[in-house]
Amino acid sequence: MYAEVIVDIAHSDVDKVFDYKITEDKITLGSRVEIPFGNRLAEGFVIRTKSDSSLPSDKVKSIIRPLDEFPAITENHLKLAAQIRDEFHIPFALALRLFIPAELRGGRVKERKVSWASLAEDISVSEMLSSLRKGSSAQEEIIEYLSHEGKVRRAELTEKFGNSAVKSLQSKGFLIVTEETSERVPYRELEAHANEVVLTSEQDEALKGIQNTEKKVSLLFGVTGSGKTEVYMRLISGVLKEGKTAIMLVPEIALTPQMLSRLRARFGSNVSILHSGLSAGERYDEWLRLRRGEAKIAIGARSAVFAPLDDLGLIIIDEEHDGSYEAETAPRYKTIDIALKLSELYGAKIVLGSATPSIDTYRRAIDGEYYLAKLKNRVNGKTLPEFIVTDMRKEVRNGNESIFSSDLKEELKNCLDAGNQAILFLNRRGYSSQVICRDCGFVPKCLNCDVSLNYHRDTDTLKCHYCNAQYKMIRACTECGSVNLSYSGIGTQKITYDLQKLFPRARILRMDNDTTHNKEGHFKILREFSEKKADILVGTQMVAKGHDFPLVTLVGILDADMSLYFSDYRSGERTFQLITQVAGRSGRADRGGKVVLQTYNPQNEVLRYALAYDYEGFFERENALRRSTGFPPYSLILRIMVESEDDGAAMEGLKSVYTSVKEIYENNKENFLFFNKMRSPLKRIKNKYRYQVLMRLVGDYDRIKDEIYERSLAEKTAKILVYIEENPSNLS
DNA sequence: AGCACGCCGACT
DNA sequence: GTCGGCGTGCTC
Repeated sequence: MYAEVIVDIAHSDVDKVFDYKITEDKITLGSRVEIPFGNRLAEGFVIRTKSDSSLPSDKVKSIIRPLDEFPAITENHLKLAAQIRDEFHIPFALALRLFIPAELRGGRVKERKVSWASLAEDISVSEMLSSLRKGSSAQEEIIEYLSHEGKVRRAELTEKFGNSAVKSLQSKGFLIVTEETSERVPYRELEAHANEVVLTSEQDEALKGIQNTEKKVSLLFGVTGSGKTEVYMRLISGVLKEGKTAIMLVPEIALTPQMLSRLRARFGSNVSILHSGLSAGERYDEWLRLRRGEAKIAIGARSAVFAPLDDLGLIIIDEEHDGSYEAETAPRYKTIDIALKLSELYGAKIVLGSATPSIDTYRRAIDGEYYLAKLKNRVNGKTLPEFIVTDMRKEVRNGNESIFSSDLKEELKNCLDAGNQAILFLNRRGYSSQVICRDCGFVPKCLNCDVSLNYHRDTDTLKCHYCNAQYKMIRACTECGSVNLSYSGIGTQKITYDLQKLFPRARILRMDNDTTHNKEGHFKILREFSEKKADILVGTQMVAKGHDFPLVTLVGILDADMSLYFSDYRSGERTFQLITQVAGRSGRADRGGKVVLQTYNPQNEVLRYALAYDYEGFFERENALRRSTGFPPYSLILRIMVESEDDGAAMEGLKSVYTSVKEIYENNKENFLFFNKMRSPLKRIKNKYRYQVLMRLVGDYDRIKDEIYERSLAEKTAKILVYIEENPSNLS
């Protein structure tokens, strides 16, 4: 017998089928195998078995051994991987990797080793440089680079300067390579607490409706606090009874302890949690339990849609509007599309849940493509929190220059006096954002990314949010020497600082990307807050999502307008969602709830719909707007990115991509609403210059889209990176 | 991805 | 001539 093997190397040169002889019966479809490849060993996936090979038999080598006790990838998942390969134009190996935990590759589960490179210390840099042959430019550059950088990842050097040069230096003894293990993150067990719940009639109706509909996809549209989770759990129970399995997806951030413990309580060890916060070993174990059929429910963020489950009966996507369901790196899949393909393969039902569905989803629901189930009331008849709108322009006129309006201060005081908790929401991070010179207007920018740097008070440094570079804080303007520097903008740190001065005895927790750098940070902060170890939680987007804190009676939205000013066609949708979600954190128990919304623009239509909890009204407005302006879902935005470390090469690349795609445009003008090439708004990120071809497609564009993919990706070279984004969530 | 192979330019 | 750097092509 022969096996068709995909070598587990994500490179287009080896992205083809290699035939090997099968030596053991255990090796079948979906097995991972060790194979001789060239003059070394490699890992590969068996994607087909056959009785003979078209190659001369002396060319065909034998598989050395199977790598696992069982085929790592199921037959259906092999099919799905092939679809993903075709759709996203990525090497097959990369598509297959989606279905197995990283721990499985490159040997057994063990500590991850990273190779670091630094210059030898017993030889001086000048000695090294002078002993090199002339013209060894790459090696010279490496020595220069390392003499500044010290220790860097070996992979970084080969990427920048090529493997030959690195190896040469290594063999000369100029370059010292050491291996270090990267540490594991321990995982803490959650206590499971059960709660017997009787369904409200609304919940019951939604449940039965979803179970009985013939439609593949249902939208569970329920206001915050309306008990969607309970409906999900009943749906899961239902498919388990049929002997099928279920996947439940939650936004990255909303893997809250509460939800996990509820599911644990209901389903016990039948639940498997796929979460990046688990240690490598634990993640592997959880995956294995699913693969062996010991657990039938997979819960996790986006990537859990690839859980190794057979007989899939249900896929739940909670908070379906959330941005984390779109992958940011290749393959840039949208989770719903993967779910639809799985549904095709298994006949599984898909349930989307949200209080603020995306415009696209809701349109499909009212068009009848999706089944629509509504939960209009909070469970136990609790009312939605009351909004208090403060006009910040008036506050400034009345001499209040602080971040907090007088309304907010008063409500905070009342809330704390009553022994309740409050959440303050802000749409930024850091102590303050840009530093600007008041005399000459100079703004410090990142040397790699061409974006303004952000000041961080705790470390007294300037940081780039795109590449994480750190710079020393400047005391005087680099351009004109003036010390009249202004820190514009506010961040959570500044708010926490000012808040503490206002309420010296309040215990304040801060949650943003800075305080929660390690993955367990979210859990820890949320747990502390829910155990009432703090009175006020200050944070960015991540405090808005899905959490259930019964003691919170006040939510302050400090800069409600902020997200309206992004130059993005979805900014209205985002703002509506954010306000509704964050307001929904208030008044979840019997204590009532209030929301103070601070804005410079109280007349804004989007805000007014959000204040009235009028999703349908907002949808009508937004939908009409999208239709008349020709934005998604009434068009498809394609953005072809062309990137290179060499600006000239990037420009050349852009030109060839543009000329190539322009032919398609010329022949199908009626399908294009917009077509142009330009520099990207962020013209340099991580030392790569970035250009783009931007277009909007309408009508019957499937064939045109494929053609655009083909023609533009053909321009990819070693120096020039080309990739395509569909309806990108930001255009920076 | 990683390795051999072969061309080319610099040095003895 | 010969040695090493660096681009190219191949792996069942």
